[in-house]
Amino acid sequence: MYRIRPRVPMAVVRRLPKYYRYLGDLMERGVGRISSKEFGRLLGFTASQIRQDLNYFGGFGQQGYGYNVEELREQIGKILGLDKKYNIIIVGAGNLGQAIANYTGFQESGFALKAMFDINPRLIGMSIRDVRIRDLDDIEGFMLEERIDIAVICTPKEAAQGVADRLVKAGIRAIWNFAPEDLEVPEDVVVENVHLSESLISLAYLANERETGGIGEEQRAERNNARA
Amino acid sequence: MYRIRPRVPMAVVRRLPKYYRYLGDLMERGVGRISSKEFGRLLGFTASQIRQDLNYFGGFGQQGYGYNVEELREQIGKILGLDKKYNIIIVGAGNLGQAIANYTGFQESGFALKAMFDINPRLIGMSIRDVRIRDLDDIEGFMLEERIDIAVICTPKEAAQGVADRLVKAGIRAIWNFAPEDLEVPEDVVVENVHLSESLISLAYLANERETGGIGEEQRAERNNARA
DNA sequence: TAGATTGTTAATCGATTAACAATC
DNA sequence: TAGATTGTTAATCGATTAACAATC
Repeated sequence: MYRIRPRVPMAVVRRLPKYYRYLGDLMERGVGRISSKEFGRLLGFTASQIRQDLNYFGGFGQQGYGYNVEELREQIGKILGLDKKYNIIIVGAGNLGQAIANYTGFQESGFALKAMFDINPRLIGMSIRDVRIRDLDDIEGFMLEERIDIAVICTPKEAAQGVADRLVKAGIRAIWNFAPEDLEVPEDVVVENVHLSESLISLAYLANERETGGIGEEQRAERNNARA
Repeated sequence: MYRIRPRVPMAVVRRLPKYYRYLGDLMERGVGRISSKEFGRLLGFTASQIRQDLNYFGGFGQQGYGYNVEELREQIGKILGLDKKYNIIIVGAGNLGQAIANYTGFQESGFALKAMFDINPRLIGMSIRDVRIRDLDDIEGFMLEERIDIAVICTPKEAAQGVADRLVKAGIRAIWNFAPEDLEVPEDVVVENVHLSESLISLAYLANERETGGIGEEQRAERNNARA
């Protein structure tokens, strides 16, 4: 009764979609069952970690047998909410917004694009895969008519927070943010950031680190001595 | 001499670009100096964490004063390798590849797009922002002529590993991968994955968790009892 | 100088890995 | 049954936070 709810660690949440994807691959390859050991080898995780992760949600395996691939996939799908349908809109119909709109993979996973919004008159009225680009000013009205679960922000940095504010006011609960800006939203609204330039910059760093051996003990010692 | 090189934790590497971005914002706003406490409030981190992170690379602050914004930004830029120029190519000139090619933010940070590659004859020969889309079969020749630091993979899932293999053979050291596939590469090649659908699925999960209160103790207990 | 704030060590917290009894 | 593999508890590892002497 008074036990504390075991919040699922973010690290686990991040791994679940990967489990789901690999289980899909296994199914396609006709693999019917898999042990945590094999699955771990495939994913590059320890068997322990996989069992531990799954254990947050319950026991899906069978001693001496392992996991039924199809069943585990379905269960993880349910946990992730992939048994539901999501209506999404894209705000900002520039290159990135259009690229996301054109990506059909999401639709297949249950994410249905309902509309796009922009302020550019040259874009408004166009359609991408039968989805109309509308005037941003119509967004509040649109959201009254349609239940929208997720809004994707693909605007320039400067416009992002303003758009977020309007979305929040219109009742959005989840934002997928591609603008290089950290959005301020009420705590009951979830924001998932895709900060592409931060990702690219990390990559550059890691590539340099690999090449130069990183800031090794020598350089570090030198730097520290310089201060001493 | 025999001390072990203090590898910079990945968590720190991920935060550095954010520091860099915020310091840029502060500069634009004309802020000359900042304490770890203020900076932490801005970023949503603890002051301790910021000081600890910076300490992996040396001491950039001054007791009683804090950090000089411009100087710290420059130092972090250097650590990240943003004082260097990077030549990049994009493989896969579909919607996503084109969107990335059109994004000018990278160019400004020192990432210069040198070429794009595709197998689609309708795309080959086109140009995006003066960068030609070439036949994928010319990629090896091209990489002999130009020093390419980073390759961006925007192909469909099925083509990604094959492209990665060719890039590796041609001497690439860093891959920015947008295909929903985990690439196998030699360990001296760095891969940064941007798995968009995993990101979207996590968002859906988090939104559901927020709404339903997640898998709470009640459901969990029930599930466990069901097995008992 | 006195106050502020760093750099850095120690304490805490959380996540990963190991171990193993339970059991299919 | 014997072997395999789970679910789960305990041990380890790493990352974050707290504390504080050093010092600008």
